[in-house]
Amino acid sequence: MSGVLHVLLHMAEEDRPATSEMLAKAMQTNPVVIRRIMAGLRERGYVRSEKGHGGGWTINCDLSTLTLRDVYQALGEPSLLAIGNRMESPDCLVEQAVNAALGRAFEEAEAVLLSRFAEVTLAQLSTDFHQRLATLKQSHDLETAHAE
Amino acid sequence: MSGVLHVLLHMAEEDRPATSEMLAKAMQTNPVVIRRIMAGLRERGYVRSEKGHGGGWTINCDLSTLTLRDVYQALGEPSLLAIGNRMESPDCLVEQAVNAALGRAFEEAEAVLLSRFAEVTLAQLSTDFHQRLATLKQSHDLETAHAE
DNA sequence: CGTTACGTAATATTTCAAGTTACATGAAAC
DNA sequence: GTTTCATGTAACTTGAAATATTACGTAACG
Repeated sequence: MSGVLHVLLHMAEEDRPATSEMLAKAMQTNPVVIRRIMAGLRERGYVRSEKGHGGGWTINCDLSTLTLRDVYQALGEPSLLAIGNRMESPDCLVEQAVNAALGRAFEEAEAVLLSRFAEVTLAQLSTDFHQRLATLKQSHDLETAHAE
Repeated sequence: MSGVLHVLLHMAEEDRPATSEMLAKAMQTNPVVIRRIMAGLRERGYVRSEKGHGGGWTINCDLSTLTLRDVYQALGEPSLLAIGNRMESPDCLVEQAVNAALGRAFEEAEAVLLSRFAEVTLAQLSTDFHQRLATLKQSHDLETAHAE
C-alpha cells in the first residue's frame, strides 16, 4: 500500500512514462513486482501502460477523485489486521464467545481504517508533497530523491 | 490473542490446575508453545504455574478486572495491523507525505481496537460462554423432548 | 528486424512464526 | 532419596506466505 502510493505520486511528477525498471530501482525491488502491483490499477483504469520504445507507466485518471480506498481495493483488498480469530466457525462454545467479542472489535477497526482511506485523495497527498518541497526549497526528481 | 483467551476461559472452568500438555492438546499445538505464551501472563500475575505432581496452570486474578487489553499487553503488544509504512523516517518527500497520511489512519484504527479491548473483561466472555451453554442445553432438551 | 518495454507463468528465495527437541529445575509421591 | 511429573528456556527445525527472480511471450517503435 505504502509502496504503491509512493510509486503513483512519483509517476504524477514525471511528464514522461516511467518504466517498471525505473520504478523498481526507486523502490529497491524487481520490475516484475512493479508490474504485478500495477496490474490491478490498470484494470480499473487508474494507470495506463505502453509497450516498446518510450513506453512505461502513466497516470490515467484525475488524482483528485482517486482515494486511498480506491487504491486499496485495486490491490485486491488484502487483510488489514495482523491478528484474527483462530477459526471461522468453531464448535467450542468458549471459542464462539471469544470470536464474537474479538470479531466486533476487528470489524470496527477495519471500518475506521477504510473510512479514513476513503477521505484521502491522491491529489491531497500530492499537495502535501509539494508543500514539503517548497518548505525545504529542494529540487525533485525520481532518481535523486532515492539516492543512497 | 484468540488462542490465549480461549485457553484462559477453559482454565477458568477447571477447578484443578491445567497442565501445558492438556491445554496444548485442546489447542492442537505443542506444550512448549503454551508455556511460552503463558510466560507473559504469569509475569503480570494473571496466572500462576506449579511444578511437579498435580501442578499446572491456574487463574490467579479476578476475571472481572482482567480486560482483553491487559491480555494483549501481557503478550508483548504484537503489531495489530497487517500493513504499515515502508520506512520509518524516509528522506524522500513523497514518502514522507504518504507516511503522514497513512500513519494517521493507522493510529486511529489501532486506538479504536485498543479501546474496544479495554472495554471487554474476561468475566464478560465467561458470562457469554455460559449463556451459550444454557441456550444450547435448552434446545437440546427441546429436541429430545419432541423426538420420537 | 532489432531493441525496448510490458504480461505473466513458473520457479526460487527469504522471512518469520510455529513447532520440536533437549535438558535443567523444582515439587510431590513412594 | 529417588522416581515421576510438571514447568522454564535455550537451541534448533519446519513450514507456509510473502517476495524476488527467471524465462519466455507479445507489442510498439525506429
